[in-house]
Amino acid sequence: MKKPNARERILETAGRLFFEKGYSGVGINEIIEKAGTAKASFYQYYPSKESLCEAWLRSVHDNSEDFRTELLQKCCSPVEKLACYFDQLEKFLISGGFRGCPYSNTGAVSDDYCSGIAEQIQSHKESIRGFFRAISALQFSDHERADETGDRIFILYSGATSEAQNLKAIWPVHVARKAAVEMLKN
Amino acid sequence: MKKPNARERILETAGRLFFEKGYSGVGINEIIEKAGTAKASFYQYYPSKESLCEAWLRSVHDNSEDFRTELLQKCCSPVEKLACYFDQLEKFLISGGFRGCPYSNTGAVSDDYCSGIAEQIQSHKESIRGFFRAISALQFSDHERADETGDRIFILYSGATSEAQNLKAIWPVHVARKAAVEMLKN
Amino acid sequence: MKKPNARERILETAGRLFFEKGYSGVGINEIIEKAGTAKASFYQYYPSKESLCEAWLRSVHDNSEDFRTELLQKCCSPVEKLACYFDQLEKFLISGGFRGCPYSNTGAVSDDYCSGIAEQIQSHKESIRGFFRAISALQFSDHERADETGDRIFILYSGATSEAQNLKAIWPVHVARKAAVEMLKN
Amino acid sequence: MKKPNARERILETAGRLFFEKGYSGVGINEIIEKAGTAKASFYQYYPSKESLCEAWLRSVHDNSEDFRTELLQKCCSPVEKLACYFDQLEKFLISGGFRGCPYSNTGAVSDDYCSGIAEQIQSHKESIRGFFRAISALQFSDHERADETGDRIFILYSGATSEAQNLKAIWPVHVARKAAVEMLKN
DNA sequence: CATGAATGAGACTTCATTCAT
DNA sequence: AATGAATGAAGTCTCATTCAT
Repeated sequence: MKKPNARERILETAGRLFFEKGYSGVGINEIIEKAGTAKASFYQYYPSKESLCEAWLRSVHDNSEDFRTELLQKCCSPVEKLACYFDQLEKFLISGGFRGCPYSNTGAVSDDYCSGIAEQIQSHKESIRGFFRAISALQFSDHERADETGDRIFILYSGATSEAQNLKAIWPVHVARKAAVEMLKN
Repeated sequence: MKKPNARERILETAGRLFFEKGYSGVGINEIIEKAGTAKASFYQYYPSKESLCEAWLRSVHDNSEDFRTELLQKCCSPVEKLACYFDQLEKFLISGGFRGCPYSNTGAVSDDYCSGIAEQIQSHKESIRGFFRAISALQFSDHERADETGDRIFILYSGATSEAQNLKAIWPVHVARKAAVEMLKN
Repeated sequence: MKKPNARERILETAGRLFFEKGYSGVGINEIIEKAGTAKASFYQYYPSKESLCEAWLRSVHDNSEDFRTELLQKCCSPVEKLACYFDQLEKFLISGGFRGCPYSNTGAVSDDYCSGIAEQIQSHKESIRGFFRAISALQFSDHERADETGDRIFILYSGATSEAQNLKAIWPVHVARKAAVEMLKN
Repeated sequence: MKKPNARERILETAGRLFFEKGYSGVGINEIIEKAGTAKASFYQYYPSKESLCEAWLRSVHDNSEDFRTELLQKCCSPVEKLACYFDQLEKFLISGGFRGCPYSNTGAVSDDYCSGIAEQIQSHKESIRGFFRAISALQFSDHERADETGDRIFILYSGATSEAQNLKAIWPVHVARKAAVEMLKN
């Protein structure tokens, strides 16, 4: 019984499982079973579980970045951009069962400082930080202030995501959204 | 080779390891080996790995709460209390190698909604949230405003902890601290 | 279903299998199945397959050395000792299906220079060499000659064992025996 | 990147690897990777790993036999022929890192009595044995004595090769050479 | 002639847990 | 109260081989 596109099916399945149960909570066996692949097919495409995780994080990052790039280019005010982002975050958290940030969750488990995973986490987070700074820069001409505000919003965003996960509640996002918008409006 | 307080030694050892490597990254074997206990002794005190984790989280919570209670009773201004808390957070993160919040990290791995672990995470987080609300209440007579500000600071605190872990950097704590203090000062 | 003496059963079973099929031809699964043990029981006693192999080689060496020690102390002439050793070798090879020397066979597969296996192979072989030198020393007062003759007999012994295995025939042992005895007699 | 003679490249690569790491220590994947071939190309030329091993042993045998045939025809005394052979053995073992005899090593792993590999091992060994008998026959007119001496030298040769491998030392070859020459000289 | 994709079986190892003493 | 021995299930990864193109 041969099935094509094993690679893609593996990545999709693993992505879903990693997100739902965390990197350490998912085994290769479960992945290949649910993807309908043979074990050796898995290792043909991904030399290790870790490398699969990296591929997953990369794809998550790409989607995330596309969304943010689009949002920045969208014809609307900085405040609207910010609000839109938090609204999207709310939708994401609710639809995903309050599982939080894939990057933070993965980092909580695989803390090998030198691994490609750790690198990806950092660069993704810096990318989000840059996004908030960019929005801020649209609002404030003072560079320092723009950066400071962007960083603050970044922290709010992160805390909201984390605590929505911990408390299985959406209010942290609402609180963060309101505070962030106020910061941007002055 | 005297071995007093096997129970305590297990808890201490497990706590250290859970914190350093995450709940899922530590095995029973490693715990009992480093604690110098027999396996059966372990299961005499803790019926399962999960229950040991709960005991650890409980002890972490108790220490944390003691510190916060003391801080609230301390003879100083609300702003000083807040600053002191963030300073303590900074010390903790740096000395612990930026391993973040034990509760959030554990929650990222064990997402069983019904388990005692999930309950503890939630109640711990609510306890911290209450602490920030309490500080806020010392500053603002308007209850709603006090709660709103407390919640915002709570989100900042959480985001700072999380991103310090992800980025292996202390700046998120500095940013959060400054923002929190401003919020409290108005 | 608990069974006692797992450790011993594992060693015996593995010894038999390693001897029959070679180190690389035997898997943990086969060993534990034929030993009637659980896999985890195996790893409780032997941290790795390699360590089990070392334990096996050690036991083989101990038996071998006991036999040689006895033989040296036995009240008979050097030539008789030598003949007796080759007769024993013949019996061993025939009863074992011409599987040759456990040490040489293992060395043909695991040639990690630094491993404990390699060390054991060398020390075992040196021990045999010492045995032949000791027999020689009983015959020749000239030390140099005794050593040289011992070494030659050692080489004959090794070649006989190896070629009996390769050719599935006993004549190499007969040839070696005759040559060795002549060397010793002068 | 031209890739001529895939078949030959596979054979060369496999030969090198089989020799260095033993038959069981080399996988198809490693072979085709280092040979720069596709997996299916491999199975086009060699229906199985075992058949590749046979091809390798055959080529080794051919080289070996060519050398011995030449040596027999060379214009020099039997003793010189013999010495030359042992000198060649010494060079081979040293340059090859004391990996011993490809045939004996393979036989230590694949003990399927009916396989083509076992047949090749036996015929190769008989061929070497015949070579030493032939040298002996040049020296001794008595057929029986010639055969007996040839067989003894064969055993010495085998033991020297084996123990040089086990002990990672060249002295067994020197000892065997000296003994063999003496035997031939009488 | 050559190949990339897929595979079932099995490799070695560790998991959290329970048993009899 | 404490322990060493045993366990089933699952972990990640590799094996030699075959298929469709």
